[in-house]
Amino acid sequence: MKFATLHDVAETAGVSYATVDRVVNGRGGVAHKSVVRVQDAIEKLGYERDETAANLARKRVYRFYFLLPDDSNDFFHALNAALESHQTHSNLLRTRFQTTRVPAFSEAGLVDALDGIDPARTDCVCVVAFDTPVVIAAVRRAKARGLKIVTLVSDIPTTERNHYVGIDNLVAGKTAGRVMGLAHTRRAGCVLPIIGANRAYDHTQRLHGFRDLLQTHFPAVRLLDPVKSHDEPATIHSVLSDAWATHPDLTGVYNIGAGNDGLIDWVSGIAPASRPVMVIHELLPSSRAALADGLIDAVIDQKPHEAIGQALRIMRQLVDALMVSQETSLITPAIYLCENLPPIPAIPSTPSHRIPS
Amino acid sequence: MKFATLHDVAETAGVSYATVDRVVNGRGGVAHKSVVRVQDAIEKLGYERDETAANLARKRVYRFYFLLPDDSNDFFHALNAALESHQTHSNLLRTRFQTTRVPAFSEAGLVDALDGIDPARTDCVCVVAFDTPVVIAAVRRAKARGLKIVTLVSDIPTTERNHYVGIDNLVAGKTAGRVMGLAHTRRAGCVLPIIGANRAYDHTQRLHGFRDLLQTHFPAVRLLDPVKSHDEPATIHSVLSDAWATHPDLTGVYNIGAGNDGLIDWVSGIAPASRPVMVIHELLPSSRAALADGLIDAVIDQKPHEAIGQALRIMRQLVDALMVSQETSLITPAIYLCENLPPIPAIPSTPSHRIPS
DNA sequence: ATGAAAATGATAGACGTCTATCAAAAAATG
DNA sequence: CATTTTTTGATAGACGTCTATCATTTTCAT
Repeated sequence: MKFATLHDVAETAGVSYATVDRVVNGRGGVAHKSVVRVQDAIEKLGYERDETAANLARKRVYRFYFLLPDDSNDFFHALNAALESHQTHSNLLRTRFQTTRVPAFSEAGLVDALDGIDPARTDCVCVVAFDTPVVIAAVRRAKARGLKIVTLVSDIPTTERNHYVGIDNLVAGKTAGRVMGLAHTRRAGCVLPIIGANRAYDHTQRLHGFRDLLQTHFPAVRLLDPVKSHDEPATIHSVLSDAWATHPDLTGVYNIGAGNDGLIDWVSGIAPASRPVMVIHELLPSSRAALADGLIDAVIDQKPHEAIGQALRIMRQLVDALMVSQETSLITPAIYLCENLPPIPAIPSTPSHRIPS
Repeated sequence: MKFATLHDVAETAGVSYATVDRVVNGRGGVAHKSVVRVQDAIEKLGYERDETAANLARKRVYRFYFLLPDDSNDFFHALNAALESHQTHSNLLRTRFQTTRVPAFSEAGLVDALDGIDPARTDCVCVVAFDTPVVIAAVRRAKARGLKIVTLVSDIPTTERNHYVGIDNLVAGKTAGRVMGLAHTRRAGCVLPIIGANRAYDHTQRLHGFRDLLQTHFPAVRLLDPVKSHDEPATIHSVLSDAWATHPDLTGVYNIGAGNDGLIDWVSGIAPASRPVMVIHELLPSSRAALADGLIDAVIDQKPHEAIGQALRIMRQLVDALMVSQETSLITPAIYLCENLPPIPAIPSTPSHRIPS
């Protein structure tokens, strides 16, 4: 009924604890036959190292650095909230966090912050990078200083980071396309994609996926040229008004980027019976409410909370120098309709140490 | 740069370690002022108990008992596989598993197994129960013996168990209805629900949700009377053939229960251009393949892997006698279309203890 | 066989917490 | 004030592992 310990292993292997230790921790200088005997004993007893005791003895501390965009938009806010939720909720043992929030999309801010990370006080960095030469160079410098790099949500070339956690935007676009297509089962239609800006690589990826899917599987759906919104609610609103005026047969709208408040605002002024099918990204308070109110049909979500959880797992593995299986941990985008909304996470007021009365 | 320990707390509180211990472990017999000083010190230092060291010292072992249906159908197989995946993959520290597989839907087997669980060697039981008086009575007996009970996937009345982990089948049905409805945007249709058997409470729940949603939001869709399949592929196949013959205008099929192989088999013989929209439950090898092949449109999944993970979390909390926030951990059903399939979990051959060369 | 090198054993102190015991001090009681 | 009661302090041994040191034994080449 007890678990085998290293002492048990030593005993059944007929060697000393010291030898067992040398074997399991790869310290070398052990005769082959001893190695075999130890391994056999481990096998026989079904021994499993108690990682917590090991970490305790090792005094291992995970020093994580999160470099996130500030709360300037709802999605980044959700990302920050997800991190905080993990920090307070999950058992992050022996883990030190340092978090810096840089202005969203500020190249200079990101680069400065990256350059300021001291490898003597940090093991692993999780960063929402974006794919520009300047940022990539800064990441490379950080990696050269010995820091492990995990990119989150937005990726940079494979060689420059250790791991990527996030969705594949081509897949996300295809998923949106499939949902839109489903809503056009056996009927023709006319669909408008709205894109944030051309320069945003992830947006073009999504657009490609969306287009590709509809053209392949739903040829009866006519795709309008994508219009740019600069992720501005006001722009989106006017873009939609224009499109609605010029295309009275509009049956679908896909907003690839942010600025959904403008979209929601516009929909709420349209007769529900004739409004186009609305597909957008990111489950956030306003989009959630719109979904519940029937103003929107589907939300494609990149599950920020899960992403942070994955990132933490990967970061621990990187610090432990365990082989990390794949180079990317792709998050599968979730499809939310109004019926399968996840519960709103409760705000916990629980201190992590319980003090009984 | 270090974490505060209880010794640090003692020092800054100006009391002995023993007093701190008495406070944080609620041993009583401490003057009020001392309690306050300790709490202040904890606050000031941001002390957090190192749970792993505590568990080490406490020799705490979680003894979990899983009572699952055997692999007689694909879903139960997935459930068993999910458990095994968690056992090998996640860090289940100081956790002892005992797993018994009973023939699916065997009341007697389930009751016998429940009655055979020894509270002296088990802390918490996770069981796929079903809602019949005999089973409920057995669960009650187990609970009376001091065992904590977590029901999985299928629930029984609230008072009889400590916690339920799984989906809300009404929500699942509504989700399916919403997907079906989306595929009937602005067009009429005729939809056939297939139910396993009337006695299965979860199936009737799903049916209600499905019906309710379509009737409320998609009145143009005509709902046929549900037909029974007894979860038999062959029956489903013939049921579909019949329906297709009598209702040439059939535009949708919703299979509430199991037996999807028969359904897939049938669809593959129908012209893709005119086949009804197919919505089914559970992402399993065959349904996944069918989704990828375009034979099926949507799968509503109850995420067995996540459910097991949740169950483990809850079970640990129950044993720790921590307050468990809610009495149920509802899993939100996932919607899978062919584009957003999650990666197939890799089969790991990794031993949990690494032995460096 | 001799000395050097390689392999092994024995052991002790840490890591942060729990549990238990005994003695000492402080407070409350009459 | 003496006596009980309550509250504190000091400390030691565990939990399973890591790390380090030193002494001993075995093996190997010469």
